[in-house]
Amino acid sequence: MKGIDQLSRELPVLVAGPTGSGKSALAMALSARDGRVIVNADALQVYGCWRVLSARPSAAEEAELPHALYGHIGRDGEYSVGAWLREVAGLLGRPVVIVGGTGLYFRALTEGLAEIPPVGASVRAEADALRLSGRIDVMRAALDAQTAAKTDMHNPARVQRAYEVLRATGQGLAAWQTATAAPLLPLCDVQTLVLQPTVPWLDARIARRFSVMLEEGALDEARAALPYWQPDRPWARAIGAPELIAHLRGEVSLQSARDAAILASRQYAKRQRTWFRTRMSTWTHWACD
RNA sequence: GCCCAGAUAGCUCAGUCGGUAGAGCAGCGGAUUGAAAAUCCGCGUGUCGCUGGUUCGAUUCCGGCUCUGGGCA
Repeated sequence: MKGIDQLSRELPVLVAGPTGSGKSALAMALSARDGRVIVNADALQVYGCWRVLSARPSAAEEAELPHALYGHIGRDGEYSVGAWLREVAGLLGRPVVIVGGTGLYFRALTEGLAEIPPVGASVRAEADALRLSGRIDVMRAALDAQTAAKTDMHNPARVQRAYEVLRATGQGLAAWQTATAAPLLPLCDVQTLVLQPTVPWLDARIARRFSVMLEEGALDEARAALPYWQPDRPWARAIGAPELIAHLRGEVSLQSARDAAILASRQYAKRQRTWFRTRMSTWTHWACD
């Protein structure tokens, strides 16, 4: 693997890259070189039901080198950045290469995450009901001034989170965040890397990759998920999943499901690029195609 | 060959009772401290098919031409 010699042999290595950039091949090379555990930093690859569709390492790859936090969460599992961070904390005794595409996870790891008690099911249900009935203004109005000032009030997801924290803990989200503790892996103690393929190269790769996913059984995974399908569940947000489900229900052709999934992947890659460019500007960036 | 309907942003289309035009999608930029492959915000100059005519002024009205659908022969 090109350039691998420039990467630290001692420090934990963090590899970020957009979907389809080939970051897991790099992680495997580092694992083979230094005996590192490959730790997943991708929000969807934690779910067991989408090995093919989420582009998780194959069973053979997982058997060949030590992998962690891949496919270990079931459909009913509750997962979050916080859950991920706690799992990572338990893995840092060994040499690691942490690889993924979820900017928020890397941010929590290297900059810290506020320790906020979990929001219970009843508060979540109440907030869901408010959001789904279009009464986000009720949640907005309930926020403390400090939190309201730093919350994107147009964004239902943000407003709901802030509302839930206040309701569940009696303390505003902003106050919790102000008390954020030191990060698990500050940037000065790690080797960082962002893979940066050109847009045309990545677009072509994404398109080709989805066809390969179909050949490798993505449709079977969707068929298996069909009886449990709930579009609002985190595992159901896998790009391509709603599209393939719609096809299995006879609503769209496979061709248009495929086109829609590829488009959604490209749009996701673009969002990742924005995060990596603006939030990881001090990381080492590699052009890689 | 004739008749009808189209021809406007990358795509699908709206609109201008004549004063050089705007939506959705795509695209681009941005935000993002527990559902993040989520969620949200911002960005619209394009020979208004070509060519004559009328007019102070035409993408808009009239003629011709070209192309694309559909119909009749």
